[in-house]
Amino acid sequence: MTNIKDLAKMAGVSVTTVSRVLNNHPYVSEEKKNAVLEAVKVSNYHKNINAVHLSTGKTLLMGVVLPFSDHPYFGLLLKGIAKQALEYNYKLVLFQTDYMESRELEALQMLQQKQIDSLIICSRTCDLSTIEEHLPFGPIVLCENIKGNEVSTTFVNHYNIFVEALEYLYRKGHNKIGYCIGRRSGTNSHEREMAYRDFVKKYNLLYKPDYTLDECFYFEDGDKVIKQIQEMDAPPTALLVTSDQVAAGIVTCCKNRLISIPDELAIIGFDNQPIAKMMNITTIEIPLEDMGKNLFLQAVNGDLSNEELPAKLIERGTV
Amino acid sequence: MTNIKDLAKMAGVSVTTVSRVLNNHPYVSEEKKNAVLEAVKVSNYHKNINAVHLSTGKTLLMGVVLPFSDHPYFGLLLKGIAKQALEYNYKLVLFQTDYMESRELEALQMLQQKQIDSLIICSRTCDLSTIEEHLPFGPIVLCENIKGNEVSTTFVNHYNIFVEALEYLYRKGHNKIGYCIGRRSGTNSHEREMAYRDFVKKYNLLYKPDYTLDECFYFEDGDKVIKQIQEMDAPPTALLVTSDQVAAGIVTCCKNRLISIPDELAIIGFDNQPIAKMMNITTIEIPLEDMGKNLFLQAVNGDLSNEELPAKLIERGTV
DNA sequence: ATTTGACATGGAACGCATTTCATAACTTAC
DNA sequence: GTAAGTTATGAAATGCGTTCCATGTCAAAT
Repeated sequence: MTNIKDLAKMAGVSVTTVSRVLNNHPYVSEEKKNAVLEAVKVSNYHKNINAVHLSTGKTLLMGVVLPFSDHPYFGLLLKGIAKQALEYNYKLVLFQTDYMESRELEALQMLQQKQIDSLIICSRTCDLSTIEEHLPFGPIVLCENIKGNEVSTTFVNHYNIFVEALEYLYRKGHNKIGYCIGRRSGTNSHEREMAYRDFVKKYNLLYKPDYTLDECFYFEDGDKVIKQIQEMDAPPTALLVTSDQVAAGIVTCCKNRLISIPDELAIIGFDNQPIAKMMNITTIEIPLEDMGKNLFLQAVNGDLSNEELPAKLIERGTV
Repeated sequence: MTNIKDLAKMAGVSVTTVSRVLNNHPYVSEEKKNAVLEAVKVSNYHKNINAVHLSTGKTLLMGVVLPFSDHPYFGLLLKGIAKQALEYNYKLVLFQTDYMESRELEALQMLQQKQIDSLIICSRTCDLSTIEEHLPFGPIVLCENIKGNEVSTTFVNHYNIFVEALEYLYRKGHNKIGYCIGRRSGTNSHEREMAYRDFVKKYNLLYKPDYTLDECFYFEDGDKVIKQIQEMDAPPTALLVTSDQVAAGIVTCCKNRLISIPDELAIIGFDNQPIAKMMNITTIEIPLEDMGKNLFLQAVNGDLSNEELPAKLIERGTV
């Protein structure tokens, strides 16, 4: 393999000059520049990027930690990140964790070892303190409502949104409202639980633990949800479903079972994904792509900020 | 930042010995080993992985080229790849191309520059010759039916599967059969077109160009398909839909419009994704995860092979 | 005529871990 | 008792590009 030294020899210049040509630095005569470019061509030279990385201490790689890459929520987030990455000439290294802490640690370790310049954590299992420990090694940004002065974050206010959605359902006459989430742990789920409890207290409703349905991630989990609520003595008349995918699954399942929506069961989805529009599902729009973009920008720039993006209710036919 | 030289000084040994300890090489006395480990601990040392990369010429990074990361087809493929990657301690660098050749070239260039050890191309736009040009720089594997002696491939035989599905529909009484694909170019689409043309010829049917519906990728494209076939003079009575997502969208759309399935329109999906099971859609099972695994193995090992995996028809309620 | 700044070029240090080679002590084998 | 192998250790070379610093030329400014 040709290296920069060989090029220098071939072109009859110093390695410094070669480097200058290769990186478009000024102060190189046309003559020598051409000689170098000619040498590059005839030798089919390509930089050993690892040497560049070692030398510069940067890799133009950004890590992205997410539990599932085949989920539309993260798919959209990733899309936003990827768009910005393209513009900044960054590449993404994906860490699909399945919510396993060990995988998250791998990502943090790569940051420590300088294999990635910065890290976006879309959803985490590990402690916040673990993340903070790794901050000296490079920017880490999170996608959750934390306003510390340590880590950068981009998020929507799930507490407020949840309250808004619950109030909306209440105004529509519902007082038995359930909600579906992914996993129980995680900042978002806690926010939602708080919102739900506060809502229940405010209107003096009965708090029913089984109105909280967890492990709802995919379209096909809709089936499970319907089964579960049908087994209840007093099933909810409305569901807040924190993913349009699952909401779509629920709606489909209801159609199959001839459960009338919204009369027998009202549904509010989350994200405003294409499927929600197509199936005319009332949903909370979450600007996932924008969030992705913002996360990326925070990560490249490395400046500390906590940014809240707006979400809004989109009224359609399932409430 | 501490480096290996500092460690050596701290532990009172040579850098070689430090390296040996760090990489679990034999021939180091317990005593010195402990001294080194102690030094690692007190200095919170972490390898500069870029130096390792430069030195070893390997990065334990594998590139994965795919058009969309938010599509279940590629999601499942990626899942299989990721599983194996984990086992082999490889990380994945994702190249989401949106079918843009320039993005594919970026991936090839990273291979050339040694930033990735090998490359899996799940779907491509660029010429085969372009890929072959880059083979000297590292293993490249493809996910399409090519049996050259240059590039490794893992694939299903889309020609055979398509014929099988068409024959199945024919036996069920259909002779006006349409099919939905993603893009028109690409090896898979060509295979399918060949199969379709051969089928039409075999049974002396009329070849109708508008029975081929392209640009069908997502659930929401189902709407478009139904609109298109309803505008035809003699709409097909059966559709082969090369993605369960789209098939699910079509089925949903038909339910909304009270088009009876399979009586008025029969549907065969592809992939056998969870959504197909849930919606009881007849489909062709494609072992996407296994394909992903296989692709990874071919890429790490770098040995040349062309492997066909089996697909099979799963009879459900949409035919 | 002299100082100053722009332009051009190269030597050498730097980033850091791996690995080959050389050396030496100590066993085991015949 | 000597050859052969095992264990232990370190110096130095290797992988390769970037960049600081020094040096030199030439034109413009004073």
